[in-house]
Amino acid sequence: MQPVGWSLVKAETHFPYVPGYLAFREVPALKEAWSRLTTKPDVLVVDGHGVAHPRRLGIATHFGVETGQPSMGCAKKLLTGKYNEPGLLVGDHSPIMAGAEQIGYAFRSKSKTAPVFVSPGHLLGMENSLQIIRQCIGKYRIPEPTRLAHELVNRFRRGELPEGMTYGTFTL
DNA sequence: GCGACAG
DNA sequence: ATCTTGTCGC
Repeated sequence: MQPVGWSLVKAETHFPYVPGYLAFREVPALKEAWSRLTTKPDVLVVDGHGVAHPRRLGIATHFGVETGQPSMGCAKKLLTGKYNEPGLLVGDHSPIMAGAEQIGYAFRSKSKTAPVFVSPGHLLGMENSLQIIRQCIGKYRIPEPTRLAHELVNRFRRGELPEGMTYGTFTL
């Protein structure tokens, strides 16, 4: 739970936002930022779905396949599939089903708060995605990796970051 | 034909 | 996602 590096990029979009095709809009910029990231993480948690996608190819899976990077998805809303409401306590979870196939988990990242939806992306499985997101729980609904990344990119967009601070590494 | 629909 | 006004529980 300790940040070790970051990479921020400003890029033009060349594809509209269409549910089910998010990767075609955001992966280009994501890869650009990824290329400038000196210290790659063991697992990338993407803001979106992994295999919990109509064709099992959400942005986390798409990016993972194109880069060979282990990844998983953690989305704020369901895209496809059905699930029963998990328990109300942090850590409670229930499977997201597409017919008889499990494609992810509805996970309670904060007690009495709407769950987040996690699923494997690339090079890791269903249980792995659950174990990993469990270790990313902080004080808020959004798991720390995604929450901290959003906080940083928002400061970047508002021009609140010092010049030459678009990427770097923290020393631990 | 109708509803659902990541960011 | 963005914008905007008000409300709710801890």
